[in-house]
Amino acid sequence: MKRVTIQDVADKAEVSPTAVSFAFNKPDQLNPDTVTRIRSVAWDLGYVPNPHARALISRRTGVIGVLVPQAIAAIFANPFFDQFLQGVGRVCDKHDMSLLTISPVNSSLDQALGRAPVDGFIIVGVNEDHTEVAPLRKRNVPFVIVDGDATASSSVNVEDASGTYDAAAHLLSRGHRDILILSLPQPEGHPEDAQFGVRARRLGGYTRAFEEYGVQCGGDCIRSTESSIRGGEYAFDEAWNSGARPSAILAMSDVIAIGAMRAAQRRGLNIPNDLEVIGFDDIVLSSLVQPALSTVHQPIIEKGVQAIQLLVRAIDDESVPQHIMLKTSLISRGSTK
Amino acid sequence: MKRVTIQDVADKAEVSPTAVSFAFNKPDQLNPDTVTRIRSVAWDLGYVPNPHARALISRRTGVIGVLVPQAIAAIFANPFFDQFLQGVGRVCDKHDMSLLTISPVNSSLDQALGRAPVDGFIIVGVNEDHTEVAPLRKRNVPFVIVDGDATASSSVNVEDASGTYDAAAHLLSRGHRDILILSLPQPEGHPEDAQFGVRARRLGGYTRAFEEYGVQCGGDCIRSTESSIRGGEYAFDEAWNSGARPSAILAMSDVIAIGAMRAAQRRGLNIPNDLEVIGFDDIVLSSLVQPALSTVHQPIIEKGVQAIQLLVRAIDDESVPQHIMLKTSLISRGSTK
DNA sequence: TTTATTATCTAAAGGGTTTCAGTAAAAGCA
DNA sequence: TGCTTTTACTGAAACCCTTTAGATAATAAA
Repeated sequence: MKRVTIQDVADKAEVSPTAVSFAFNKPDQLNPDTVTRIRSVAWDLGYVPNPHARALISRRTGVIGVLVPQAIAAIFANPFFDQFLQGVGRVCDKHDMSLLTISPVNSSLDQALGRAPVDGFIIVGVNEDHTEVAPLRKRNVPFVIVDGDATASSSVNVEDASGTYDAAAHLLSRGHRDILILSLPQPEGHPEDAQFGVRARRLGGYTRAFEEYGVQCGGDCIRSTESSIRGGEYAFDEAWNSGARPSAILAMSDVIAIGAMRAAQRRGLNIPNDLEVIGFDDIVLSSLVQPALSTVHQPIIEKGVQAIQLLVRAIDDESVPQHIMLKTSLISRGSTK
Repeated sequence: MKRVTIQDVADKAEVSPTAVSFAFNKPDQLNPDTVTRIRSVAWDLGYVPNPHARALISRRTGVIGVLVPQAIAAIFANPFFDQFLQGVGRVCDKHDMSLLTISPVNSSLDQALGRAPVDGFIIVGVNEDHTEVAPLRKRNVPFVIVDGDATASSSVNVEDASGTYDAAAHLLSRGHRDILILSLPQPEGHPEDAQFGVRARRLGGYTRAFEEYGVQCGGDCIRSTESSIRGGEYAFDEAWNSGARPSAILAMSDVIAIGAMRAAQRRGLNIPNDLEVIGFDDIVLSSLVQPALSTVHQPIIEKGVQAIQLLVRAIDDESVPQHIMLKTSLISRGSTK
């Protein structure tokens, strides 16, 4: 059982392969009758152009790659990414493109980027000058950086630092002095990212507020954990078990915050009376939990939309890199007083 | 700015293109020194094999296509699919494959399937004999049907009918006689699917229970709506506005159920005292809402895992089609008494 | 010394499509 | 009638890689 090729159609329709190609792609180059004949033969034979061959020459696949430095399963388990992809998907739908989720977990980032049959990448949470992203520019694959630093390529970011500053200031101004910070995990293996990236920027906002209010925060008050409900639960339990009795929590993501709330509630704490909690992201879930989570809103869907619009533009013409910065804002709900 | 090809590397390393290929793919065919030399030249030049050319000849891309008859944005907005993709992703991660989300919304299903550069498809919610799926078998692309009827190809399904039967029977046995059924939307445009597919099977379970309990249910008690929280809210409001005052709701998906609960609560109804609700799916969200949603559990992640395992097997060898049927079970939570 | 074997490398043949330059015939024009 | 233009179609090259079947030289075996 062999695949039907353009040659098979050409033979049966008694024309050249070129004519078959024209029949589909440039019908005005051919006699209308011939076009119909070729098309009908193609249909009978069940011919569909080989996407690889087509991509090889036309240099277009209609596929956008989204690369996140996490396992694929973890990506879809993360409400933030589900919403981000929703934004990306919206524009994909409009342009009739598909969306490839790529993970560099097993193979190296480099390999993952090289093997992917895509027209361009959206790279989330990795900086432009990352050792394995840089080679991308050597080839001719356009990409957009999201939640990471970039100058030579386009990027989309949100005001992480001012968002977290607002959150911390909100708690500090109302007298909280014993605040537990639940942080995103340290980007491992790439020390160059440690002082940049989302984690560092958000941390910067917290610490600036702490400094302004003259509040000391040794390493003790910061705990890094996986960005998931489980991660939040775990981190709170760990802190509690080692004697921490915070009056408030600042979490770098909503899922962490929700996990921490759960763990706290399980220990009989009342939120917000015994413990106030502020997250970051404003995922859909945050307004559905009990109590609803106060959080730093970032326009997640918009982030996705902007990223892919930038990318589509970069694919079409070779436009200048743009850097988009989206606003964040503190939203008060039930988890704060 | 041209892309670096295998020829460029060959020239610079003063070997044949074949040698370059061997250096990466079959290093034992070459002198170890040569391998290192070629690799280092390749690295300097920033060479990465063209994925399209590679796919064209090796007939492998390392990409799995997931096709759902919805817009991509809608897929990611649907917690069921997020969880399903999580299952699929788990196995993708293990095999170092990527996951392509394809939507037939603009182009035809046929076109979407034809253009996708994948090794195989997971097709959700469309039957094998669908007019535009059938051609797939003419080509040599393996696929697995999920939530749809199939005989010649592998499939993964859950016991939809017995699940919904249990749910309906649970309510009927406890005296409910005025039950509103909130259904998934009719698959449009393809009348052949109307009497099969998930919707029909789940409906079959409900109606069998209704018949057994001798309860009449005209078309009035069934409302079809989009599977989303909004869809559920809308459907409940519509029913209410046209005079319906059900004592219980059976929803074909959790998001619909959650939407209906919200709309009911907004009208001052107490759940479960004034209105009992049972959903279908058991998404993560269902145990987090207030009250927690009673529902028919289906193993969503497992569904994804099974589907891709079947597909991987079909890609590797040409194994016989298998049909997997997973169990469902009724879970009682706060939305029923 | 001759033959068989191994190590190392290469030429050439695809893989399926599109594009470019061109040909032959038909049509238009004077 | 002779010339140019248009129409309808084709051949060959290009896209870039992998693979198979050898070629060559060096080594081992007879």
